[in-house]
Amino acid sequence: MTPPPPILEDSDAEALRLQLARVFLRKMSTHAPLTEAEADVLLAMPVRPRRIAARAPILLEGATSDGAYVLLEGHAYRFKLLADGSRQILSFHLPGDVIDLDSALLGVSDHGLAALTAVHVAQLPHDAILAAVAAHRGIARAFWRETLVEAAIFREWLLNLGRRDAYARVAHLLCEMAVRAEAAGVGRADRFELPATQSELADATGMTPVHVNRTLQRLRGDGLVETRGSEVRIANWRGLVDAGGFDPTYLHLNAGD
Amino acid sequence: MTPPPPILEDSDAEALRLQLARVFLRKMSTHAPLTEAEADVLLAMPVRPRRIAARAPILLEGATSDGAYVLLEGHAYRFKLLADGSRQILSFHLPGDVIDLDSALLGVSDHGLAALTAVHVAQLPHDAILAAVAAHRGIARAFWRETLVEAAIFREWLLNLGRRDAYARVAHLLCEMAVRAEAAGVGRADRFELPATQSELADATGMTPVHVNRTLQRLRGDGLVETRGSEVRIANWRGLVDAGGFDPTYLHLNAGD
DNA sequence: CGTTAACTTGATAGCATTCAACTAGCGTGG
DNA sequence: CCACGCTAGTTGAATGCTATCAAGTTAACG
Repeated sequence: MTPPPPILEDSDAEALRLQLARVFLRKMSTHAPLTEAEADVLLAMPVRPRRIAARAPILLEGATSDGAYVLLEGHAYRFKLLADGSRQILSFHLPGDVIDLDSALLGVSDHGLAALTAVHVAQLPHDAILAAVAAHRGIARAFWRETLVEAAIFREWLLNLGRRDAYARVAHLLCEMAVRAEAAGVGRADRFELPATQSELADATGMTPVHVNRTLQRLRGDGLVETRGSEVRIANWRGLVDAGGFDPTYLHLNAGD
Repeated sequence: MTPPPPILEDSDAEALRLQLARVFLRKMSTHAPLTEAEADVLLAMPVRPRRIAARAPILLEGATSDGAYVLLEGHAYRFKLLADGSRQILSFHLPGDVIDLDSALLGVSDHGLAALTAVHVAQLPHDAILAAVAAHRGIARAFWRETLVEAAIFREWLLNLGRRDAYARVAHLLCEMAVRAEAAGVGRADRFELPATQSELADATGMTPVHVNRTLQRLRGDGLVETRGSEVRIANWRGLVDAGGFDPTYLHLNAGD
């Protein structure tokens, strides 16, 4: 069934474990208090590391996989395609996110997964996930809560696409990515990397690239944000929050709420 | 902590248990094979029954609750509001759906919950859910998978709102509700109840009531659907599927995929 | 320094919204 | 029993936000 994990130099294996601890354990701990034994179980999982080039697919819609991906480095996104070729980006992902957890219980993937930048992922075999979940309630809670928070983010995006205009949509997306970047430890709320092209931002916000461009110009002109390459600097947090109607409750960043 | 369940006549309690078995157990069993012991645990949960009038709120955004609701009879929906009063409906719910599962691990609700018709729900206390999940892996899988499928539906709705035009959006929604009604055992794929006003359909599809009206007229004119009151009859399933670009994979109705 | 992708700009077109009436259905009460 | 009043549904005209089309500009990179 599961192909054996590739052979790693001891030093590589050690580096991978450290990265898992720093990125993955950190994220899981925000969901549920983990006992030391549970943390050890997570770190001892037989992960398969994999590097993917920027813009390359990680998993295609309709495919099955035998493991879920933990994003260790880089940015990734999930998407769906329409028959006419148009694309909807469903979510952006930062280090620590478990991206393909659906596949653990759902079989055929109903969406695609791709790298935004060069990406380093670790694949957790489904059987290892299910075994860990069955044996440890803290791990079960953490995975379940990861799914619940993800669903909450989808709900907020539904509101964004369904009821906010272009200006608010882009502002809201920037607010979310700012807060999540800081929470993931890969940036600050007022200065972070968002390595998405305007086309990709368009596919995330249900707009066209041209209109994303004009909208960003307005946001810059209004003194709310500045961009330099893929770096976003938020010049007026309060103004951006107002513009986007942003309320971070739905991110459920505190284990309690 | 948890207020005691209201006193029930034995016959009422018995009726409630039967309904739970028919509706809730049925749904949970589609997610994971449950042992007899697990089924018993689910049915023995200390549920609080509650009846809500049509259009009445069940749970408001920002509220906390001490239990999740299983929908036993009637239709419900979840929604978010914007400061300007506009509303986005996030999902429609049919009997068997566990509607407020988020609250079990997330604390403050990030969205509202309301009845579409007169509704009969059973509230499962969070501590009972968490205890059952911790003790029984089949139950844990079933709840987790319910959340995963729900997230998959949100993703499809994102595609709907972000990348489909009005005609396809409405067609897609009707396809989804047809398939789900049949799966829930409350209708057939070609004839089912959708007790939503055109305003509510508009809030679900990110449109205005006026445009929903015109779009439904086109769908009727094209011979795809007929409506009589809140009953939807699908006159040309194939045509509606094409119009909406509907592919039921994302509903994950088969435990395997 | 040529080539390509990303970004920017302007003009035009169109889908959906907004505004404003009007009709139909239905429960309630005089 | 029918008028009343409310809600849902329908229709028409005008506006507007966003898409589309088409070029031009900048930036990244080998």
